[in-house]
Amino acid sequence: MLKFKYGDGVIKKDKQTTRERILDAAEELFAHKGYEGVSIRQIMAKAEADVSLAYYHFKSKRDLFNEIMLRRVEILNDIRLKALEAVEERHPGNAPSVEEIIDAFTHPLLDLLAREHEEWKYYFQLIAHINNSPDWGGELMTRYFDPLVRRFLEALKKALPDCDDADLYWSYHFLSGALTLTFAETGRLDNLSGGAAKSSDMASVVDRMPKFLAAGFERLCKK
Amino acid sequence: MLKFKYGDGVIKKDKQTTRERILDAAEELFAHKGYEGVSIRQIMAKAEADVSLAYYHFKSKRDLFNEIMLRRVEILNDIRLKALEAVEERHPGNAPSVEEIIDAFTHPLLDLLAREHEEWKYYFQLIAHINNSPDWGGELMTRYFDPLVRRFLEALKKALPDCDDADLYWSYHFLSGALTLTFAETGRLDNLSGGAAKSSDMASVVDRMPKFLAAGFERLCKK
DNA sequence: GAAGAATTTCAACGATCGTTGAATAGTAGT
DNA sequence: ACTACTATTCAACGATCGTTGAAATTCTTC
Repeated sequence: MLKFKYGDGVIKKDKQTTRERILDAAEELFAHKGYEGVSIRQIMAKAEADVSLAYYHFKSKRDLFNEIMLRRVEILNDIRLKALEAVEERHPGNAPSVEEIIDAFTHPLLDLLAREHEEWKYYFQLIAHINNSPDWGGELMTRYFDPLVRRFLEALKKALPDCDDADLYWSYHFLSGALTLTFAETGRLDNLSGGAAKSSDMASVVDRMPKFLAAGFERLCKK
Repeated sequence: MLKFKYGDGVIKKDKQTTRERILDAAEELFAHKGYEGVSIRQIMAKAEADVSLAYYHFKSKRDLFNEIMLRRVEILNDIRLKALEAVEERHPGNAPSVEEIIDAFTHPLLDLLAREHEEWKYYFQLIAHINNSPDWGGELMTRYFDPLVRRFLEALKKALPDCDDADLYWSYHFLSGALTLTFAETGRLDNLSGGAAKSSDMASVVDRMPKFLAAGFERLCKK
């Protein structure tokens, strides 16, 4: 029998620490099959390490998952907050345009995904997965991302001072859905468009998304 | 030991067929925990039926899942197609507005979800789940929904004759993400808005969504 | 009410699950 | 060489997994 019969691919042992190999392997597998769809044994086979090492480096399967989420979330919050502050400093006194604010919200993510695709692809797919799960999506997304989202909503409120709260929050909801489906990279768009648009072509969506969404915000908030 | 220790709720045996009770129980559980997160034993406990009956009425777990998808998809395709045809007949000769077309795409779903919430809630959550899954989302969504989507894209192409294909397909992609997150009813919007907007309030989103999305289509397709 | 088909019950299979404890190997400072 | 700590290996636990075959029951039709 094969020593590692579970994974198709394998995380190279090269320079990485065992802990990192486990995180990488688990991140990729969770992104593809979901939390319950992947076993510790599959993860450790892909990471080329013994099963019990998962429980040595992390306390449990659930803790391993949380650690995957935590590993990258601060980087994302940092670059997005800095992008927003840069936009605001560019317009001292008055509010930036809606499109500029949304661009600060989406551009850092899509750009990161474009430039370091292999590194971030699975993490974004995981977020997309969670964002659309009614159950444990709630707590996770709230804790990790809501503070930043509130910061952006304040900026948008200044740019759209006459906007009803309900209109604003629903607009953000639409934004959130569009953004997460985009970096889920499901390939459905490729199939549907017959090649006219590619899910993985972040460079081609990075400008389109804020343009599209800003128009929505502005029309919905128009008195 | 309890006879049915798995499910929290239970599908009443009343008037329904065993087959229907299994489908209902499985639909709800799959929507909450995902395909791999639910066992046949949990499903049959909730349906108050013996485990082996799942394999009598359906060949396998996978087949049960496919049957859940098939059970309601024709109804959805029917009402959406009829809504589009009604809009087109209202504008003989020339094309309907972008907002009217999008409304025909989204309104039937949101209205159905509003009026028969308990009946459709879990099915829509399941679709949201699948739409954001890179793996087996692809084939399923393509087979069941793409023909109708292509029909809508043709209508939109007529309403936006100067639109680049790439712009049109990306716009639809944003629409798809916004729509599926909306009927996922994750509750995240409620939490974020502090009550100003409610995920489950379909009546309040049914007009906002086409308005928001039509603005996006039009600005992105503007020459 | 007998015959035949459809449905339900019961018991079990091999495989895999998350998790653990104890033994072994590797590394650093003294 | 000895110690202390970290990292890894090996073997196993009880529970649950998807699935099945055969017997028992209920339903339908004459």
